[in-house]
Amino acid sequence: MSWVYIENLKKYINENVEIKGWLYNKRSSGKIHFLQIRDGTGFVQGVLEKSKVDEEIFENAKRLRLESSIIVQGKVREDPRAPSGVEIEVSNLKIVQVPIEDYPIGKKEHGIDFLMDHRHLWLRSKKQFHILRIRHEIVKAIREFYDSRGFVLIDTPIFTGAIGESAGNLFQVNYFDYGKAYLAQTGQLYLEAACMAFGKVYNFGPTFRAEKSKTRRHLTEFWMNEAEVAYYEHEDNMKLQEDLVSYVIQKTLEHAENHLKALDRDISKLEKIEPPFPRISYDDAVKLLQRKGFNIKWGDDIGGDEETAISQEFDKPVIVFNYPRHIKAFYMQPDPQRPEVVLCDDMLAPEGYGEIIGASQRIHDYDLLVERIKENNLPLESYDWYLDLRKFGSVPHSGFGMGLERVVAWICGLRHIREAIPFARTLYRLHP
RNA sequence: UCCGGCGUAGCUCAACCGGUAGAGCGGGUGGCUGUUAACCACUAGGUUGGGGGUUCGAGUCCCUCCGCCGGAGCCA
Repeated sequence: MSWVYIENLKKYINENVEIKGWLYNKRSSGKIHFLQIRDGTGFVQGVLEKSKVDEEIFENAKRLRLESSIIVQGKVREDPRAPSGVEIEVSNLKIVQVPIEDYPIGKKEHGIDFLMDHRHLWLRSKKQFHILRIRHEIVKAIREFYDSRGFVLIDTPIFTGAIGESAGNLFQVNYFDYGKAYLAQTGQLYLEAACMAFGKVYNFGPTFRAEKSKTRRHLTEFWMNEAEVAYYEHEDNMKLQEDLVSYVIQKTLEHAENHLKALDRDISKLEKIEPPFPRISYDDAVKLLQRKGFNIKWGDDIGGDEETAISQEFDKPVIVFNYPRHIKAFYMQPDPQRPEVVLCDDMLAPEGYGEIIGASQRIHDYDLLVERIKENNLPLESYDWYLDLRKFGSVPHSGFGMGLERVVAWICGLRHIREAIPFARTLYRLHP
């Protein structure tokens, strides 16, 4: 009898198969047991009838507790009463292990603190199954997008010296006798180096921010995809972002629609996501917010509530571009027509999910970059190799970073980003 | 770091103006051949987060500490 995964059961109608999995719930009456089985690929009900199996097997099923690991054998049967359309007529049941304690996660609702404390077990539940499968498809789509366009994957380091946008929110670690190292909060500067070697490059990996943020949009460790392209200017950059996000949505719909439906996600809202995306300048965004009653003036940064208000005007992600120079990072290229603004953009996801991409064209002129570093009171010597890039064949180039968990939360329709990553690291949570 | 909220059975929550602690789920026992968070009956289960105070009396009011949640700032 062959071992079959639940996701493939429909190919084995009326055949005898073996399923290796776990019991996630059980309902029974005196002469029939309904075993709810999962195996990591899906969920199926096994029906065990007293009149059709050995007495011993039926009695063994009574001993099963939630999350018992079991191997069942039986015939695959189409049944309109089953949510997935098939169930297993169990003929044999092997118990691998009966849990030695009661399974802590019950069928009724739990509080978030309890669930996060049991994240290692919570992963087994249905909602998490669907979310993390969707995350997997999103990651695949991101990689496919770049690979199909001739980008080269350049993995940027996680241990770095003190280089990045600002030092205040870096995690420090001891690095042998060299002193302190810092966990990367961006790989951008390294990608800028790499794009001068490979033209089109991207990275994808964990990023660390020691910001004491306590919101539904923040993690201290999150996955970020960054891209950097030599000879790309602001407009090319925005186009690339639209194409990426649209591709990811379309591929996720293609490969994970069943999981999205299982989460009750409104698919129609995702189906609309295709280029071009609405674009609004920072200037117009401020005017829009003023009309909506926000107390904001030109030069102020756009906060979380304001972002939500802007994104509510559109049913696609909206690109807000050309922010004032003084509220953005030192390396951003000034607008040649208006030096008080820089050639940058943020992409805000719809439905209040906030910023998913931060992007800019980078300064390629050596003297201008030195001036900006000094202006921001940053140590010139830390940027020695970064400045080198402007000495040798410097060209205009642009790039961006996309936060994976925010994209996952948006696509899945999650209220909080912590469920968009297998083991979330937040301000007060390092365990499990 | 700041502002707000919460902490009662293993879990999710009740408990009026301060008056002697209650339900569902889960556990145990029994019943039930189509259940979909199955159902029905019985049953066990509590130092009300820790410490201090007010009071004849505190889950309830006050102080303090701890833990977590939400938001702000900052960002993806």
